[in-house]
Amino acid sequence: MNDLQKKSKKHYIIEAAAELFTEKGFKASSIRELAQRVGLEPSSIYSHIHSKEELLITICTNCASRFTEGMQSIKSTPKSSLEKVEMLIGLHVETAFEDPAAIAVFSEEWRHLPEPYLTIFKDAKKQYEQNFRLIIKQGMDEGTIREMDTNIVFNTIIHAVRWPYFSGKKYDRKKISETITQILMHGLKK
Amino acid sequence: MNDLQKKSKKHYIIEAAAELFTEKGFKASSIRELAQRVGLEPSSIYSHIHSKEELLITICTNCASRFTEGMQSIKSTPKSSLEKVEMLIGLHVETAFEDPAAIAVFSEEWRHLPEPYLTIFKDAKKQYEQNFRLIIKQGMDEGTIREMDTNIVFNTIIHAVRWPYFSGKKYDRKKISETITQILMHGLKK
DNA sequence: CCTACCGATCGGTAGG
DNA sequence: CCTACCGATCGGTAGG
Repeated sequence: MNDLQKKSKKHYIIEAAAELFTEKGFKASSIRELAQRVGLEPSSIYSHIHSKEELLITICTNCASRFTEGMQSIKSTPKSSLEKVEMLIGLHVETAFEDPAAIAVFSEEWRHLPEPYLTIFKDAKKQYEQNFRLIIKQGMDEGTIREMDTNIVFNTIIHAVRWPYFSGKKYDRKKISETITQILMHGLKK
Repeated sequence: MNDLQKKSKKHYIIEAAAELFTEKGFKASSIRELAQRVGLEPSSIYSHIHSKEELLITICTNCASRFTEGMQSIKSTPKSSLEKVEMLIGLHVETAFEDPAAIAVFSEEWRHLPEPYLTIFKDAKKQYEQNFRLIIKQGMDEGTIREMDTNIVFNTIIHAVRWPYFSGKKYDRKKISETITQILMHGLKK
């Protein structure tokens, strides 16, 4: 097997792991079951990965990058803060549709990351949240968002947007995105 | 030790379990650590409970009752559907404040319930969701809630409301409740 | 990539 | 409520 095949097989294992972790949670997922799903003996998995935790690290790190990059891009966009909030809502919903299983694991299993990845993850999360809250605050200062506690607003948005990765149906992606945006933007606007 | 003391000790163990499960997740929580937290040897826990799973069953069942009862009460209230939705939002936020750890476990660890409790739980959940969606639909029919996909609206609300059990700070309970309600109700109203 | 295997940890029990 | 212990399962390794 050449490097390309090896890489794609690893990728395949990571995808299967994301699905397994989504279904059962990280701790309740065994390498034995993962092996069975990808058609290998349990020990053979270790020809492709170093540890079960590496799978979680890979999944969480990849997803974190997407959000960090998305935030950077939105931050530097020449738009109003209100529009930026709308773009952030879109970022979460669209990303959830692109890779539902990975985003589910990233959202719900990150606390099982081993150190030092857990600390790095938490720092990135904190950074992201601060950026998000700042944009919300700016919207209030610009007079387009009603005056409310920034942290409460942030938490409400971030959770309202944390579910489309369950509902896999492709056909109503657009409708889901539009409706969530509609509810939240109407809820925030002055 | 008399029955009353035994009951309260069991209650104490359940509370400690709710906190442990909230922190680490059900699968990653060990009876050994729970025992340490309540000041017992691991095996002594079993003088008070039958199994680790029993703890999860108790926590989830208790919380489920609160929501089922809350729903029944709100359903039969002589108010508009819009007001009922507002009451449901309140039910979730207030309940989260009353018993944050239990509600966190109920919300995030129920999938680890053993059968037949898992099936019972899922059925109750389905029932609750149908009632919730019906009230939303009635609000649209009454012309007070904008026409949107009922299921998407439901999911957005239910997730927007699924976080106050983290933020333990008692002093801004009222503000959290009011702000979430404000955002969502503004988001739904025609 | 497989066979064979290991040490650690787990939930739980026996017996007092 | 404790001491002592057990079988099951886990992540992972050795060696080919």
